[in-house]
Amino acid sequence: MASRKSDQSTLRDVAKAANVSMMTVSRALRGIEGVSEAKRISIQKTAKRLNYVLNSNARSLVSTNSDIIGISLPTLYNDVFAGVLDGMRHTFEHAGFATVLDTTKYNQKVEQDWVERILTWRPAGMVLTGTDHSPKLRAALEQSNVPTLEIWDVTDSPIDICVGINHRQAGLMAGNYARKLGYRNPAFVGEPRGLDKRADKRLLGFREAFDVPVQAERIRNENAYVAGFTGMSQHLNRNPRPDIVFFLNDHFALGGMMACRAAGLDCPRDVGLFGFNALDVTAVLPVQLSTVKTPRRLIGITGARNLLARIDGILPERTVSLPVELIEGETTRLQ
Amino acid sequence: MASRKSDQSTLRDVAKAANVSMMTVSRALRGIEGVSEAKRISIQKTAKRLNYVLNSNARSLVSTNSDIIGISLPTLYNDVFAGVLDGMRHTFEHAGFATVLDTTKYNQKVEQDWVERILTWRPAGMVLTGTDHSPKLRAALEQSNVPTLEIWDVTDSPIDICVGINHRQAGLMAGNYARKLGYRNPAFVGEPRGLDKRADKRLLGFREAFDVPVQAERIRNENAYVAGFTGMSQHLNRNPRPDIVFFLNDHFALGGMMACRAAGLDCPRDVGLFGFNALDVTAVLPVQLSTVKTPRRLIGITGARNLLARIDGILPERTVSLPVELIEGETTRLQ
DNA sequence: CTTGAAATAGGTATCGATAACATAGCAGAT
DNA sequence: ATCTGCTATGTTATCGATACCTATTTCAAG
Repeated sequence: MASRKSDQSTLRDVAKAANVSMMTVSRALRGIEGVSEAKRISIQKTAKRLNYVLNSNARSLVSTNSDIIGISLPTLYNDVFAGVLDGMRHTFEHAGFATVLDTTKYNQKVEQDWVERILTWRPAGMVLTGTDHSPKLRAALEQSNVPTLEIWDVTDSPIDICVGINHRQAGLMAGNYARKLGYRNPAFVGEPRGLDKRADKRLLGFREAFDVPVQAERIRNENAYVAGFTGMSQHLNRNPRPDIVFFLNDHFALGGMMACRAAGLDCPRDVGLFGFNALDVTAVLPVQLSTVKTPRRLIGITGARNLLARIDGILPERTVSLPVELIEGETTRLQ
Repeated sequence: MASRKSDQSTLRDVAKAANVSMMTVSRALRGIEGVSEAKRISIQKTAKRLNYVLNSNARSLVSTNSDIIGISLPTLYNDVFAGVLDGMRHTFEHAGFATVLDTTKYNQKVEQDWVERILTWRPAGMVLTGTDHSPKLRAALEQSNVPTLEIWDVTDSPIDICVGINHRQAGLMAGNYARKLGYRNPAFVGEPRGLDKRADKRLLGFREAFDVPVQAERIRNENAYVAGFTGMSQHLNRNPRPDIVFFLNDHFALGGMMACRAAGLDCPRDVGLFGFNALDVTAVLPVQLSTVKTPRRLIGITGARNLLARIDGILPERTVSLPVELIEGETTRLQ
């Protein structure tokens, strides 16, 4: 530990070794003009020889901002967010920004604490998932003046800007489709209300499509497949049995599909299933799952671009709502 | 932008407003002793009133280290790493450290660039996945003196410390089990060699168990389920058909299972399947998958603890190899 | 051979917080 | 009454890099 300080060389060390001023070294290494090419090369060599490593803390301190972008997601146990993240990071890294990630487990307090912490690093930007946040968080963020992007969901009054999909509408789309196919006894399987606000909105939309109530089974289980299985099993025990079940997402739907199988029911003959997201696994299922394909990477890329613009002082559209695609699979065909 | 500077208050502002010195404010806010309780409370109020937000850059600069820990994972499209990450973060956050995440997509150059970048932040610690890294990365890390943890795989010569499982042995365990069951025509489905070094090691171990060659299908596909499906289909076209197939992981195995189904083959009657990791989805499959359960969260927690100890100057065991558990499912029962 | 703009280089103050050291005040011991 | 030893607080130097300003040097144009 004691040794660390001594063998970490600084700009000053490089400057001395190269026989120039610190400013010249700084300029040379940053690739800023005002240094002759010969000198720049020689300085770069010296820096490498001394194993010079920039101290970003010092840089950020004096330039009063960093190239860090904080990203907060609810979970990583879901390819959806991996997809969104991929799209964003690709764009951010390309533009020279580093990303700092957090997962909130759908807990507002966790999210708030994390944001407050990141703000001490004076980040260049901030990304949050969804549009429901604690008031304190909103206040802290507005106060800080850090450009903020909300993704996945959309709202008319974002903290700053947002890019996502309209979940209510997506649910409505699924519901309308199901109703038109002739389904009359709809049901839903998801998590307890309030946990995943977006899923709640989808259910809301789904309900709008029907003039009969939509029975909802709400299961709490770390394992989404098991939750789907359990919820579906409950529905199957009911009388009358639902004829179409809308799931929180494809994980749940896959669990539900397996529950049907386990109960000896055929899908879609005995019951229709409808998922959400069009995840990878659906590509190999024996029966193609009806679902809603969400533009995850695109949300990430678009969001990142808009945030970058915002950081550069250009104010992009505050709210961008991207389209989703209905996948008419084989799990929703009334015979 | 210009406004930002003015409305961001500093320690000095708080000190002036509270009529004490900056040091007293610093101590009060950090909860360090040497400040009377009355004064501490009044200072905290003043700080809150002025919306004071600590500048971590300044703190880190003067204390020559940060409370950042960098974590590099290959991908997030795999619950395995989400699990490891969960365990680590839980432990790190608890100890007051913030984590910065990267995904390398199994690319050493990406990993190296990222590490070099993080090092400019003078992180308190570093976590890498696997034990194969570019020589430059190793050099940079050793030079930097930053405590480094390698997870998921183990080696006798870690950069600093490591916590993981022995993949060769896990593969051997699976192979031995299969051979004892009487399987004689083993095969493997995975990615192109070299992409996932741990998977390569597992195959190595699996092969050791047999005195006959193990045919390997290596598929490159973003979608692991599809890759498994494709690879399995290839094997099924071969003559003689393999009687047991070991997959890169459960995602692949699930794809393989579906390929069997699609080909009208029964599992395990016609062919045995063996996965890896015991992921969530296996809990709902109609036929329980034989697989190897890996202690993901435990790796994360143990690794994090050891790294924290290492940061505190205590040198824990350099190499910790955790046990895996063989799951004897229904996909490997010779009739 | 000037002249002056452009290119190149250096000097110094500064970002915001903390470590390290210094001091004031006060209780209890001698 | 003086000293010792706390606790509570203040002072100063410093971390490493960059912004901003100043000082050279270079070289084409007159």
